[in-house]
Amino acid sequence: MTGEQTKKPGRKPRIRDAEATKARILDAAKKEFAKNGLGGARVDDIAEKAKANKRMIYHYFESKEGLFQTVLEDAYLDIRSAEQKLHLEDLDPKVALEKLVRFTWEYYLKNPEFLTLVNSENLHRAKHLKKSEIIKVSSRKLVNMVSSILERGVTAGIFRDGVDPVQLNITIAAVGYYYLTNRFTGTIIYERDLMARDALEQRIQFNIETIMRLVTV
Amino acid sequence: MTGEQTKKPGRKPRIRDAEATKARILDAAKKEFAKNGLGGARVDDIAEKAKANKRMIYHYFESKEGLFQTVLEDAYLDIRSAEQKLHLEDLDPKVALEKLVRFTWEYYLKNPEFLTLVNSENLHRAKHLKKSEIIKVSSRKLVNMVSSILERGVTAGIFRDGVDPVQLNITIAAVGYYYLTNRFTGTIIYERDLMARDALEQRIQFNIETIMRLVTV
DNA sequence: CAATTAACGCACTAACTAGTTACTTCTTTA
DNA sequence: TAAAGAAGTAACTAGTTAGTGCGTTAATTG
Repeated sequence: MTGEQTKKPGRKPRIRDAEATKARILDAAKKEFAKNGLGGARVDDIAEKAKANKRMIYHYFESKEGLFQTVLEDAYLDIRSAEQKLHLEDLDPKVALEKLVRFTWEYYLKNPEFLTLVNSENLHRAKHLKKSEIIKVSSRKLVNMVSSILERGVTAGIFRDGVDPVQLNITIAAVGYYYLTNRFTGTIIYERDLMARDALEQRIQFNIETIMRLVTV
Repeated sequence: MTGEQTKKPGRKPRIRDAEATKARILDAAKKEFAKNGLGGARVDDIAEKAKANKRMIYHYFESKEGLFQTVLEDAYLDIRSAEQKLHLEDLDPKVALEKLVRFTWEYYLKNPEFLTLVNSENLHRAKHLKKSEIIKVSSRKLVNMVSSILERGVTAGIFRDGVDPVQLNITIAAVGYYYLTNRFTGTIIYERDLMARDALEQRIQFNIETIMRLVTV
């Protein structure tokens, strides 16, 4: 009987595509890690969702943690690259700052996995991000961008002097991040549907107000 | 041989104390859940750290999730009770608000488990907190407190009108919470030790400035 | 087209994990 | 002080889980 049925019948001849498989795994992993955290995520589930064999995960990413690290790096690179595409350096300082606040909010809103991935990484004391050099480089660009907006605003006489760009950056992230990452407990604590259409609209307006008042003379 | 050695020798006669055992379990669980999240926490580890038998956990708390729920409730009740003890209603509105901002910051700083527990609960879409009625009641008091500070400030002509107390509350939490819960990734992203003594001092000052500018006329 | 390489898949394992069974030991109270 | 009840323990189970060994099949290249 050996060698008789080389091609098992009734199974489609698989098309081989390493890049596509890798991409499917990464996509499934992102969702699974975001939903359950690093510890709660199941490698078998990721493989199934990716329509890939579990063996492939270990082939491409070495380990569950290796996979997590790649997912996390990709997530950071994505937001950093989207920020760069805003071209804030070409805009009026006030307009640029408001645009950044709005962008940050909308990015978190559209990519809630980013929030949970970052939370998960902090639970693990950033051990995966520590290894990544490219993340530092791209983050530096963001701080420089905010720094330059602030400087131009000061020169134009509309922003006050002495605002630390890093603190400002952190605060821009904070006012959106906290609201959205804690939307489930928040909805209970504040007895208000934080994700309702008008609640979201009210929040982004409030955040813009917060940041503008912070930097204005 | 039966009944011959009723008391096994060489073992201390255990002192029985249900409340103390329960408390030790809760304390160990809080640390374990905070460190590893609900999914990553190990019931065996909690039992060991609590110097209790695992069976006791199931005796007192029914399940791992039951234990988590109690830990979480206790954590919320603790911060809400500490807030009430500030007696902000007796203070000048500006002083009261600054005191609340400072308190919130210091509470997070001294109780980092609170942050991870809340993060973990949000990963699970607040399914445990949902069941708790007492949390809603105590949260309402906090919102009312901030609400009353705002009102008194408006009457005194020092705060502007129309600031939503819930949004303000969220923002007070946000500016501290985000910084501290993301201190590990933050230290990498911003290439600065966010937990250094002067960095912490700088941050709380920045946060006070942010909140004050937000409410001031 | 043969040989090599790379993608893919099956079935397994060793360690772990939440929860339980069946018991012993201490404390309280009628 | 006997009996009941509550606190505490050890050993176990049934199901998971990350990770692998090894064989198969498709694509590539000399």
